[in-house]
Amino acid sequence: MLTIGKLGAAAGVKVPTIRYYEQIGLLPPPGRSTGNQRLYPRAALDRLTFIRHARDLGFPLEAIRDLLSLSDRPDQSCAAADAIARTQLAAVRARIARLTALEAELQRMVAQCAHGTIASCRVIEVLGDHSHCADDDHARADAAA
Amino acid sequence: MLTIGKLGAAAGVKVPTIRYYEQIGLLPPPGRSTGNQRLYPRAALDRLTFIRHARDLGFPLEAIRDLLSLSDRPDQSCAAADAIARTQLAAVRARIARLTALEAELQRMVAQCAHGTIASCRVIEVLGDHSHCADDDHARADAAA
DNA sequence: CCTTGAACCTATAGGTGCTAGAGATATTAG
DNA sequence: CTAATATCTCTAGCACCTATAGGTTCAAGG
Repeated sequence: MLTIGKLGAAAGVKVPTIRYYEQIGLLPPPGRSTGNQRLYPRAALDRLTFIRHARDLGFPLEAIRDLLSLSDRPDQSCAAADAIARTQLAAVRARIARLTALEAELQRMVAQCAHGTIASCRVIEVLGDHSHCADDDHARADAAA
Repeated sequence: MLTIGKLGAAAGVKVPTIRYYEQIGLLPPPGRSTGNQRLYPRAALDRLTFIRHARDLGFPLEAIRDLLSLSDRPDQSCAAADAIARTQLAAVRARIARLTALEAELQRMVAQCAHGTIASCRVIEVLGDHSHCADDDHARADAAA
């Protein structure tokens, strides 16, 4: 049995985060010691490691919830899990594309800075002028989680 | 003079967002009509456009606050504005690098999916196993805003 | 056995950057 | 004048935690 601190250290997740996951139902409430402290079985480490890894890959908690419920029923088709992963892959690619465009514009901004005064500052100027933007509407800066 | 709706439409910013910016001090409180509705001068459009563009570029509101205060004092060196832009550029590049690594791992996950059952699903399996990860510690999935 | 200090407990509030809703008032078009 | 639209304030909610306060329990050393 693991205390919450050991579990967190083993999985690389902070203690309050574990309690948060329990609160939102991502982790089942574990048993308690006589002194009311959480005691986790080994299996909890697997589950938490799974969650942490998926978070590292950028999966939102709702997707992780789905993946966990899938993995609890191992006889079914993995098509759903595959779809979730593909959705995430598409989201990541969209974010990369958006960020690459931002990178180009930022680079242009700093390249043009002549280190003069604010009155002639390209950085300030470019920010006040949308005319260089490829796509003006929509597409807020990488709003996705 | 512009109503809040016209201002928002002109700058591409939603009305509640404008009120939010006023609330947090990014926009000065404008004058009011006799019926207590906000009335903005032309200059407010420039300022809001500046904010919106900077947000599109991924600048956090705090950085925008700094940039605005810089542009309010046009006699000073633009070194500070340049530094903010450079910091932002570095952050964007770091995020791109991180996301590109995620993309590779996700791609590997879905490529290996044999469309069988959950029991043999690579997606589920990979998520439960950190051994494929290049860098296990720290580096949460692109936590930056 | 007792003390000290770390780790644990609950509960609440804060952070970012908005967005949505309720319920009331103002303006504008027909 | 009326009806539709836009505005007002206020509050709460979203994701995903993180931090703080004030208290209890546990493990080790003397």
